Amino acid sequence: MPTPIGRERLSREVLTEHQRSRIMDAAVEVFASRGYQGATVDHLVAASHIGVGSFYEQFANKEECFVATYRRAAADIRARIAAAIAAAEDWPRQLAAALVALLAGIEEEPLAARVALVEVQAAGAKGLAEHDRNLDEVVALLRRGREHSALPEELPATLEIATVGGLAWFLQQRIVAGVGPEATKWLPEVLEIVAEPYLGAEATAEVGARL
Amino acid sequence: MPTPIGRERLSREVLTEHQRSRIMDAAVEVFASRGYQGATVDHLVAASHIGVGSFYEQFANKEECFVATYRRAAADIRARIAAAIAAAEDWPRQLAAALVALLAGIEEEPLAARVALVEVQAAGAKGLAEHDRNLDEVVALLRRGREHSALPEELPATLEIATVGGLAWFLQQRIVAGVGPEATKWLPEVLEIVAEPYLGAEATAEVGARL
Amino acid sequence: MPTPIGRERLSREVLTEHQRSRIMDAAVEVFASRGYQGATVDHLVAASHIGVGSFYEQFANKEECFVATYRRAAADIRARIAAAIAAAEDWPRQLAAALVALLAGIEEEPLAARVALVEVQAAGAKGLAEHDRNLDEVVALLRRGREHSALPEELPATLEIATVGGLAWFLQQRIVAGVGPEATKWLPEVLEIVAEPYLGAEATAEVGARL
Amino acid sequence: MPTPIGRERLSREVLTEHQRSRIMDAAVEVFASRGYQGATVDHLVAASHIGVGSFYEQFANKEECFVATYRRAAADIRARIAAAIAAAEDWPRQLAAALVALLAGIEEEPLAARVALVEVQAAGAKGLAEHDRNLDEVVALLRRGREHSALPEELPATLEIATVGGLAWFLQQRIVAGVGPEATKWLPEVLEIVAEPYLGAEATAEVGARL
DNA sequence: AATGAATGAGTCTTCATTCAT
DNA sequence: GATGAATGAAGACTCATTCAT
Repeated sequence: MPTPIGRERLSREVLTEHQRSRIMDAAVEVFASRGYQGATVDHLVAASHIGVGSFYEQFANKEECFVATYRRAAADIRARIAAAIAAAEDWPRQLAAALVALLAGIEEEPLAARVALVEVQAAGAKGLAEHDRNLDEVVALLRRGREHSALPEELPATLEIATVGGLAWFLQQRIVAGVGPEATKWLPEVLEIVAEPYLGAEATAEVGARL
Repeated sequence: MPTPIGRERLSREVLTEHQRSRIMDAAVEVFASRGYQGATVDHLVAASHIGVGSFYEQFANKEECFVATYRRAAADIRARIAAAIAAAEDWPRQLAAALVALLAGIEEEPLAARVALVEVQAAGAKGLAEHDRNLDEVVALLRRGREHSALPEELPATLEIATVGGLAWFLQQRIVAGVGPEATKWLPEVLEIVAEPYLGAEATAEVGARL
Repeated sequence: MPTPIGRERLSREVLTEHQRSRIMDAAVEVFASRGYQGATVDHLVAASHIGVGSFYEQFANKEECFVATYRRAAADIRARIAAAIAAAEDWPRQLAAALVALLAGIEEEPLAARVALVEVQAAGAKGLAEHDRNLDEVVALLRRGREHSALPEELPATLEIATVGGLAWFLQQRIVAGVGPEATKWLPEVLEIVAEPYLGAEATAEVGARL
Repeated sequence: MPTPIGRERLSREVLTEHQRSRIMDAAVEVFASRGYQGATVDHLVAASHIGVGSFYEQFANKEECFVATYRRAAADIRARIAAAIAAAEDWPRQLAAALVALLAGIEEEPLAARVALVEVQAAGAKGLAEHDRNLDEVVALLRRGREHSALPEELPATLEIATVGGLAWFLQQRIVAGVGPEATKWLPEVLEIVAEPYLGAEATAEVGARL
């Protein structure tokens, strides 16, 4: 029996995690270009430059690989948004910064965006459930802005649900249309969808102009 | 051998159309219960009580069958909504009636609703494109109501996109949760999502109470 | 919907049964030459000159195919023995005739014999259970001969178990050694194993000489 | 670098032998619980708490590991029987003692018994050949008892083959049925199978009673 | 010397589609 | 015109074995 010393074990884990990450890097491309259903484990394996066995070492099957890849893409977007929010002062600016960060993320990582916003729809129950939880998180995030709104009491109770669903649909359509790489240009429309109900047309336009 | 005369040809076409319809009847159940990916041509054939060859006589492949089935389900909902609108006087009532018709349709045909609102997401590019066209139609329909709204100029330009996307997401979640058979109970929330931005909270509540 | 007429349906079933039989014909050779574990579905399919799908149409998997093949081989041997018994007068001659029929069966169908007596040992629980039931049947058959024995009360209670187990082992060894095609030459030894305990050495030798 | 001196080499070999033994300890459990086919090298490696490489250091492959494990289990039984025989006076008592030792061995090491008497059937040609050699040894052992029998000239020439085959089948069935841990209870039946042909019913009963 | 990560050939199985009857 | 038997390409997954560390 070998005596695994601390450093070796650590490096082992790091290597493993690194490989998992490399597979997901490839998976983003494969899932984005072929679609969840069109992608096969062999595609993933070939794109990752690993053996089939190594794939199954990291993921139980294609679905689990997708979910992990989706989760990482979603986490990346979440981190971008969180950073943007942290850097802004008041709620209107936070909202605008978050949306800018979202669109910039789509623009910089259009493939990951496709995985996180489009392919997840076709990727089976587990991915869908995770996605719904994420959108619910956005709903909660948005709802926290009500108190900063001009007329909170006039906002419909389901506003956030409509807003988030609408935003998701809007982004999905654009990404499917293949115009993800120019996502930052969508800012006016996105602001309109998300910010205008809270801030009104005027303030929204003003915020938009500042960016 | 005589060329088929009119009546025979007609009856042939009618029969054919009838069979196509029967297949779609079965397809609704199969796609709704097994999911688009889980459904096989054999499932469809068995549920339709026809031969495999006859299936391929009517549809080029599974996807085309799904699209046709989706299209019919969507047309049914569209017809229900159109009838409801035709029977109502002013726009607020038309809107409310349309939503009631939509929910009633989901309640009466929960399987078709699942096909039209949930499974379509996983059914490949063609179905998705068709679905987007249908939602765009709803966007247009809704937008026509702006002129009847109290404050048209204050509505965000993308309101309808947010509204339709949000409605679709809301319905999808409920149907996936399996509560489609009690869809009419969702009316208050649906009114809130769709009507409140146009009519305001008060008028919306009033309309809801009348139903 | 077609109206299957009697004759067509019959012919369909006959064809299906015929194909099942053809697969088993090939399976006997494949299992006998490669062993149960060494045989793959592809081997079976290739030897049967059918498509993979057709194989799975007839058998759920390799094991079920083996069990069916084993069952048919066992039934063939059983029929041979039954016919031999029916044609003989008294019990000693019935026993001798049965053993001759058994050995002749092995000689004529050495591959089937290998399946039924050797490969079944390695073919998983289902085949083994079926095999044990068959051997128990032989035990019962043999036990019925006690009343015709000269000294029934002196026979050990477990004689038949020892006899059948011993016979099975003897045959297995010979078949593995590849000398199945000259199985009828084993008659003296087999008579000794099976008949002598019942008839004694003298009568057994006499019966053997008559054959 | 000095050539390994005697003591080191010895200790090396001892260590190696010890490890081989540890692997076989684990292999008995793995093969018994999962069956020869169901057991994988990984199962063996995990149960042995060694690395895959070390396994292949000791055994060329799974089959060789099984054969070695089988051989050790068989040797253990052989040793038990030899010891029992050595301690008994005359042949009848030796026979009885040997059978008691056999059953006690099954009871004490039911897993090893399963490997040696059941799994070996499914473990490929090599194991089967080894097994047959062992059974032949038992045949020879038993045959040596003829001279001590009351009526050696009346015993069928193939008696031992029938006896050993029958005993093997009997034990196999019981072990498969999972009642190995109460093996000593089978003594009356086993005596009947093995001893009665030599000693007759009366003397067998007497020997059995003495135990 | 020991480890176990990596490999990829090999297997089973499904299912869309064709075509002879 | 309808049928469904037959096909086989394609995919998921396992596991014995190697070899760099």
